[in-house]
Amino acid sequence: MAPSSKANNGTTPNSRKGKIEMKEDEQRKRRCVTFSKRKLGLFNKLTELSLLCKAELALIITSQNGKVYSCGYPNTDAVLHRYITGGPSQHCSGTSEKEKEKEKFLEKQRLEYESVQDKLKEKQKQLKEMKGAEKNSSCFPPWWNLSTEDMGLEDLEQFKTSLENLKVNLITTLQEKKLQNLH
Amino acid sequence: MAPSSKANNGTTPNSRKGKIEMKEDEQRKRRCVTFSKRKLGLFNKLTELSLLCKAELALIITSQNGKVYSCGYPNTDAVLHRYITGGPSQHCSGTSEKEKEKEKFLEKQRLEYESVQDKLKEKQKQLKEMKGAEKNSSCFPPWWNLSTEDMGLEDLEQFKTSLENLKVNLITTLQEKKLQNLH
DNA sequence: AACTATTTATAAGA
DNA sequence: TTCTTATAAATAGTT
Repeated sequence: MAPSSKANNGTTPNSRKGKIEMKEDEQRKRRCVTFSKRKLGLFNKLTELSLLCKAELALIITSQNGKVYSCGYPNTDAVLHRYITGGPSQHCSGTSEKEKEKEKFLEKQRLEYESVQDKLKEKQKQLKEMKGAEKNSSCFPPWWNLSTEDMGLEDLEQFKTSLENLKVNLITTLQEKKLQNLH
Repeated sequence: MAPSSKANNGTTPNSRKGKIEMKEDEQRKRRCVTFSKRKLGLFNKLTELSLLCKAELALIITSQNGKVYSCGYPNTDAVLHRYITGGPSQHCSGTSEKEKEKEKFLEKQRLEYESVQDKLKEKQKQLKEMKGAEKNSSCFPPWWNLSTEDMGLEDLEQFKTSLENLKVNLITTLQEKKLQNLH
């Protein structure tokens, strides 16, 4: 009698189908999100590896929907060309002016990256040592000498954080350049 | 006068150089290890992504030493060919009998992977619920009903672990097949 | 897009 | 090289 009864009559068989469809639909959607997230993570990892180890690489990836993405250093096509023609020895390089610009930029980024890495490690080491020293001198409680050593420690923490950000920014910058070249 | 004085005279300038060389050497070595580890991690991630999202992909990596590694699903060369000829729509497929065998195997793995994923999620959900229920019924302390529900919980934990192992094994199997095709 | 709980990857050392 | 382990990063689920 209530309006809901009519609705129920109509929806009980349909709602099952609807639920199943919705479930599949949600799964598909979730899968797309997963793909995007992981693809980004993968690109970042590739970028970092190429900077860190001077590795040359090319990745082509096609989504389930047939969209093609690519990521390559120093130059996707050059790496592919070398792979296809089977020459494992020579260094990859692009042919156009634009590509050579990109490679120069890349090399600059690599140097900066290595420099940041080194500084970061150094600072982390310092931090560790300071924290260790703090523990050992526990007869003088940590809050006793706030004005000197702990300031230094805070500074280090902050510097470390800013270095980490810089490192991430380097990767992100490259990534953005890459994303502009999407297919 | 002591023997060390002679040694010191000889080594003070050399030890610096030696230390620097050693440091660089160690860094190079460490870089190689990093490359290997990360490459493996990357291959695993790619493999999982292709299974999880039905993505088709190809990765070429060249180490600093000029060694070339590749990883591709369902078929490295087919993916590359499609990329180069610019056809983004059609599904990749190999041409030889061997490649078709591989693709069949891959599809079987995908189905198994999805099945394991689903079971794993289900079990994790069950586990969570059981643990939650245990907390809520805290008026009857957990150690009170050890013989029934907790046994079930242990079973679930164990089953979950075995599923996780199975999942890893699936990836590893593919990875080994891949490593046999190394350049 | 941002957050967080959790899982996973990684570096360093054995 | 392989294993271990502490630490750092990535990810899924959620908002």
